[in-house]
Formats: sequence, C-alpha cells, structure tokens
Amino acid sequence: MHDLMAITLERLDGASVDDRAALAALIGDARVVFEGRVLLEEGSRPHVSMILLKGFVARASILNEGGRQISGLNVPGDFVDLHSLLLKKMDHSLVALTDVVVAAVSHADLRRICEARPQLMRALWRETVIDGAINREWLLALGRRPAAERLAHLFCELYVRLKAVGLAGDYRFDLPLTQSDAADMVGISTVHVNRSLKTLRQEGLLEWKGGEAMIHDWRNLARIAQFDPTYLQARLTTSWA
Amino acid sequence: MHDLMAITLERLDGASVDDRAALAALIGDARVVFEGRVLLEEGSRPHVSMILLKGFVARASILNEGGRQISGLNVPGDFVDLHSLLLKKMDHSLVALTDVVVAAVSHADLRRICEARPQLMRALWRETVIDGAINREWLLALGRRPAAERLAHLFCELYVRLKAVGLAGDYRFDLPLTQSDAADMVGISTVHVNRSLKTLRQEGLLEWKGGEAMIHDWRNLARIAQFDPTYLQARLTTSWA
DNA sequence: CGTGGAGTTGAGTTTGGTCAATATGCGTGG
DNA sequence: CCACGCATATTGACCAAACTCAACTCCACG
Repeated sequence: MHDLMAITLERLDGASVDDRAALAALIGDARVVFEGRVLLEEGSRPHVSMILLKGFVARASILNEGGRQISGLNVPGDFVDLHSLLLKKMDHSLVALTDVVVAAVSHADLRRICEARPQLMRALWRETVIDGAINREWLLALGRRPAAERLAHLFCELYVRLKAVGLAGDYRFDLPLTQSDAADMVGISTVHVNRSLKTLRQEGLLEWKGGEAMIHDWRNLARIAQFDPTYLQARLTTSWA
Repeated sequence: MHDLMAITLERLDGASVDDRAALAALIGDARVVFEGRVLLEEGSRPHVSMILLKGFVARASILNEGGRQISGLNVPGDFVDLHSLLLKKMDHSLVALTDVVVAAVSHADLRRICEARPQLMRALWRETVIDGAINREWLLALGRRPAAERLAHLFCELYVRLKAVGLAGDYRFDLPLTQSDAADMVGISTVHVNRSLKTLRQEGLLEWKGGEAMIHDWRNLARIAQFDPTYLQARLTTSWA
C-alpha cells in the first residue's frame, strides 16, 4: 500500500524529485471507507482530494427513475477527484464499490504547491486529462459498441490499468465487484451483463467469478473489444518536454 | 468574431488581466477550415492548440465497422484541444462539422506562459476539467437515457452553451448540422434521430429545421431531459479562491 | 439449516437498428 | 427559369439487441 503511494507520485510525469517529495509531504493519513459508503456526495463542495490506495471507487450519478450510471472507475494509485480542486461543486458522487483506503490532500495545500511548482501542477493537470481520455473511450463504447464488446473493453482496460500499478499480472486480477456494478459502468441491465459474460465465457475469452477476473485469450478479447491501449499508456510513457 | 476571442479569454477564471493579455498575444491568425475537413487526425502529434471562433468542431472516433462516435462538440469560444498540450498523441480526430474559423496557439508558447503564470495555467486546466464534466454528462445520457431524452438533453446543453457566448437567445440558435451528426453524438442511428425528433416536435418541445433550432417549451424539454445546467454554469460562475 | 445477496435462466416485451423506398430542398448547368 | 442530381430528411416494414419480470440456484454467513 505504501508502494502505491510511491507509484502514484512516480507517474506524475515531468515533476521533479523535489516536487514529488513536496507533494508527498502534504498527503494526510490513510483512512478506510467501507463498501457502499459515499466518499463525496453529489452537490457537496469538497475541500480535499484523495489518493486511492486500495479498493475501487466509482463516480456515480443517480437518475430520477432510480437508475445509476457509473461515469468512471478509479483503481489504486489514482488521484480520485483532482478535478474537484477546479470545480467547486460535485456534479456526481464518489462511491466506494469495495472497502477502500484513501489518503487525503487538502485543496488549500494543493493550491499552494501548484502555484509554487508549475511542473507539478502540470503533472496533476495531466492526470485529469488522462481521466478525460478514459472517459472518451467509455463514451465511445456506450455509443457504438454492443454489450459484450463493452464488457470486453472494460476488462481489457482494467487489466492494463491494474497491471500498471502491480495489481494484475499473468492475465488475472482481483475484481471484487458485482455484475450490477459492471452493468452501471457499461450502461446495460444486470441481467444482460450476466448473459453477455456467459457469451464471453463460452467463447473462452475470460472468466469472472469469486471476485477474480481471468483473461483466457487476451488477443481475441482485445480484438473484439477493439482495444487500443494508447489512451492509457499515455499515463506511462508520454513526457512533457 | 473578435468578440468571441474576448469571451474565450474572459472566462479564463482566475487569470489576471495581465495573464489574459499575455495569452492573447500568443494567439495566431485566424484560419478557415471547410466543412468535413479534419483539423487534427487521430494518431497525430499536434504542436498547437486552437481557439474556435466560428462553427462547430467535433471530436470523433471511427470504429472498425465504419461507425462514428462523436465524443465531444466544441462551440465558438471553446479551446478545442487544450488537452493535446498534455497528451502528445491524438486518440481521436477533430473534424469540422461546418465551415469553421480557428486561431492557433503553439504548444511551445503555451508551455512557456504556463510556467510563468500559474494563475493562467490553472485557468486553462480548469477549461479541460469542465470539458470532462460535459463528457461525464454525455456518458450518463448514453448509458441511461432513451433516445428522445438524449436529444432533448443535447439541445438543452447547446442552448445554454451557445447563449453563454452570445450565439443563442430567445430560445433559438443556429445549428447547421445534419441529423447524422446528431446521431453520432447521442449514439443512435440516423433514422432513429429522425423519429425521436418527430416525437419531440409533436410534443411541442422543439423544432430543428433549416439549420436552426427552436425550443418551444424549455421547461418541459429540460424536465424530460433531466437537464441540470450545474455542470456547465461552472464555466461561468465558479472561481478559484 | 435458513436467510439474504448475488448470479443464472426463461418468456415475453420494448426500444432501437437495418434496409429500402420516397420526399424535400438546394445548387448547378443548360 | 427550369430540369437534374445530390444530399438530407422522412417513413414503413421488418429484425435484432436489450429490457423487464419472475423464478430459481448458489453460496457465504450466522
């Protein structure tokens, strides 16, 4: 878990060792939030941002009719709500999909350090821009891909993202979420998630049970999902200068 | 059109008069791009960002099977691809949906000015974060709203955004796009756009013909779309400090 | 054991997609 | 000014994907 803090800082591309150390000094104590709890309520005006050290956090919006759409998923190593530094009022909620460990950084501190360290500010900016790229990819999936392919794409993305923080490997990773969570991410019904997963399973592409995902046939899974990790690798490879 | 440049600078919240002037000095000559042309190709590595002064630009991704999804729409007054400053490689294309006028700012200049003027950098960061908020709202629509409501939401959003830059008023605005463009924004087929528009028209909510949109019943349109402009007004009202 | 939450499955319905025909509107060349 | 041709809009008939409702299974946990 301490590793994860290091990884989070590590990938702040373009920030100096000094910058990272300064930011690290601002990070508060880790806090546990239990599954199902809301970290930040829609409409609230947070004064801290958080680094996710363990578990999964979703940005969720509730529709009037009771439906829920998850517009983003954070994995350990992510800054979960950097954008709230710039946008005062939350336009969605942050929900713990599993038991979760987060460490807070106050906005006041962030503002100070950003003004003093442009390289660091730019690195944080970049994090939010990458979130945006992931978002666009989800949008693309929701708009133009059938259910099974959306799920396939989600598993591809999660594998790459989790692998990048050492939480996946050998084509497997822990994913202790429900099918209903997945449904709210890919914009289909729970029942249809179930059926689509069955298809993927029968095609020998992947399995997801007992909270663990196993990708049996990466090549074909990525193919049907038209998964191109460019939008994610940005997080690992691109540099400013 | 000169107004629009001013508006673009104006809404850089938190930037000083000095900051704005410095940025203004970096803006290159306006350039016309004709309808259908690609401003930035997916996979390219742009070295400029652009301010949109006239017309509509879409961020579009093409699927293997020939489908297209528009993951964002820019209106006059928008910075169209600020994020490319942080992410070297375009993961989607920028397409002119109408004849368009843009003014470029080089990334090199932007980087320089950002390092020198943290307030300005933060304001630009904020622009990209607002783009992200709009994106989430679209995601929500694609995931959980039926076709007619998606369109209703799109019209509500466009009205508010265009009004903010003086290009709408009295519940009407120019929208010289095709139904096919709309289809690619809301993730349904062209035919279904047509049918859904018919429904909205018959319910007396709006009309869209001859390139002009007229909202006849804002209250009910916003109601069925569950349109809450908070995510947009951020662009006008929130401040940093 | 029994209870509750999640997963699975079937039956029937709804929404939206596809294909194809027709209509409308506008710009160009005669 | 008119006829033609192209692009867009509109409509109908049919099809497919996904949804809803409801039953039933499978576990984990007390």
